[in-house]
Amino acid sequence: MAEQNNSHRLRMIDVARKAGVSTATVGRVLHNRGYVSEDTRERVEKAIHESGFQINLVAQSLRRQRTRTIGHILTHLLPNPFFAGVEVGVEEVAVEQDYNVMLWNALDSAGREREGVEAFIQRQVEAIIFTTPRSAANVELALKAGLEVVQVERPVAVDSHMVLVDNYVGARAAVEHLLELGHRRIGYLGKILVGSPELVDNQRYRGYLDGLAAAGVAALDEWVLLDLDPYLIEDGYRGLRLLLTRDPQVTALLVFSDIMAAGVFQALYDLKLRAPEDVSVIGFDNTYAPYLSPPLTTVAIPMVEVGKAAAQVAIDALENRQRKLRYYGKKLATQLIVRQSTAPPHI
Amino acid sequence: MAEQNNSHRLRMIDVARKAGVSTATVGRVLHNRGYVSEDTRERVEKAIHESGFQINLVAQSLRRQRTRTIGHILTHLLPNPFFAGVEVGVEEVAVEQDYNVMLWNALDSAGREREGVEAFIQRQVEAIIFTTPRSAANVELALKAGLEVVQVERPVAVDSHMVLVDNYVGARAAVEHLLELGHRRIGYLGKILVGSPELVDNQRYRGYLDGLAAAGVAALDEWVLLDLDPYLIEDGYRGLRLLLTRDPQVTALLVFSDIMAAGVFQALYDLKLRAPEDVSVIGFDNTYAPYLSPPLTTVAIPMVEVGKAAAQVAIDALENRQRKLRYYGKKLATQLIVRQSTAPPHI
DNA sequence: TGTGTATATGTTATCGATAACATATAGAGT
DNA sequence: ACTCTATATGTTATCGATAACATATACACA
Repeated sequence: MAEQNNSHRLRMIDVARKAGVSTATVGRVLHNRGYVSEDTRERVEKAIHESGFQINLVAQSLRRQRTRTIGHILTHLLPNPFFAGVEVGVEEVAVEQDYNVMLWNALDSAGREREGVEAFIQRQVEAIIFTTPRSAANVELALKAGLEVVQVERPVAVDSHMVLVDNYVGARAAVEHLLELGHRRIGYLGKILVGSPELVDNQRYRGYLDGLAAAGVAALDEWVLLDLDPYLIEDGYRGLRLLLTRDPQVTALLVFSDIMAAGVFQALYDLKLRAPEDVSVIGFDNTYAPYLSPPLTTVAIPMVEVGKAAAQVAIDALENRQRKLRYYGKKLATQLIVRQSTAPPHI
Repeated sequence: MAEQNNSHRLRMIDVARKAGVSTATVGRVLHNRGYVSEDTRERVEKAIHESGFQINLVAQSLRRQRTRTIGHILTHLLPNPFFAGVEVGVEEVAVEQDYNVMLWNALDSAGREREGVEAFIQRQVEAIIFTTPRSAANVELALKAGLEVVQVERPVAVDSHMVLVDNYVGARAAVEHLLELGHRRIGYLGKILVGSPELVDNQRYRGYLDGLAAAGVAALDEWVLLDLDPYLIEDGYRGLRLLLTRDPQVTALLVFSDIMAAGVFQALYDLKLRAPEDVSVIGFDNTYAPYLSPPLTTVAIPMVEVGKAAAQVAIDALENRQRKLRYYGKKLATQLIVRQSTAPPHI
């Protein structure tokens, strides 16, 4: 009932006039700082509530030189739910602390990523979270603009905060689980990248190799496929069929992602084979795993926690800017979630 | 090499001084409007590029009274990929037209949704897209603030733009597909809500009923479960098992969502039954469908298109504000995607 | 020569909130 | 009575970009 005129939004000065005070006093009431008499405070609060006043954060941002806005640049919200998970975490922590989040899908393109960085700089975001960055130059562009930068999962530049995931340990845990069940002929479907062994892809593969080696099991070349697109279901499908022609005796499989594992399941389904009776399968990510048949044992990446950590790192850095802290680094643990796609080998 | 001082961001006036002109001239170059001599234009452009100047859109927004920002309030990015799909579409169209998107997860809570609306009003977003709105009061709050409002899929208030999906036709198409294959005993797993028959949930059920009726097939009560949580995999699992105890002769199933269908598949897997050999299954959404075993026949909701349409509706309204248009309404078609979970009944 | 117009550029008030500063009063302490 | 301080409130320059306005020159055409 109170207001009717949509087009005209109230300003602080309107509230001030209504309450018969100055904008400074309204500000003092709003931010609960400085001296305000009880009587005045009540009048101002009444004016605020009655008029439905909402402060203009654009003006506030300009004046305070703080937007309390975080930019989140991510590869693509579809189809891998990992990014949605991270975004949920980022937003939860940000909102808790009165920040808002702007989103940018980089669509796996460095050019598009760069546009995102520039848009965010122009919008005066205070920090950019890259999940995951694609080009070091883009990360550096953000740093040069004086923003706090957090690289998630797959850092491409050196000088920024980072939130990483312990993929190596996760992959090893998966292999160890299979070994404990009695498997010896364990395959691997995935990809390796040339370059740093620190890259996620390579870490998972190393975990697989080291896990086998530690148990004194040699990994045969024919058990391993390393040239697949790790987030394409078709490659999981093709991968399994290829692997079985190379060595039909493989009893278990570590697959780079849940998406690929879904492809593996489809291939098994076509072949009228069953997991875990005919072959045990472990995925990675815990995105599609709960929805597959059978529910897939997988190495869970704590997506939401990753997002929360990234936002908290960014905010911590922002709240302590004068201290000029070194870059934060954080590595989160993965967790093996045993469901129904793994069992002892059938002999 | 150019700049070194991170903490000090360049303003238009710095560029202006560097080029030996006024800010007005820099503005003219930047926005390519008004008269600028070729000579001056080049000097200014040089100054802009050399200094890496990025315009401050916070200041611009305040002055122009236009933020070119759209707020997107969605239920929850996880676990239903529908919301991520819509967001991708919203963002694509927005960015194309120089808007940016702020995201807010309402977490299925009306209170949280309201906080989102208020935060967005304070941030001076120009439009809010609700995917999907939860409380009419919140939608009205946004309208009262003079924002353009688009309700997606599940409108709760009357006076705003809407982007809907033709669930009824989709469900009917699914049933017709099953009938054509020769099925007569067709089950339904889902939920109905008291209230408007326009609600998504009820539309799908009505499509099922009408599809059967049009073919002269009576829907038996024991084929239908209507009290399940339509986005819980467990309810799909329970639903299938319950249905088979009620009538083991059911040969096909229309399931409210892909998530539920995933649960149905898990139940079948446990029972060592196969789709489509033992029972044909159709899902809804086309989110998890491509990843299940077998790939699930489903009624696709064009999520990305929905998001694009919503953003375009919002922007069209913003660009034509003086015309005071009536509210836009748009209904997008679903599409039956036939994969491998449907086949003629085995008799 | 004078007037008009296209071109080129500069000056300034403004968007809304706020921090710094200024002002004013009441009461405490000497 | 006088100074000091706590309390209470108002005034104003500022954040950076911009639109409206002002100014200035060059040239065309009468």
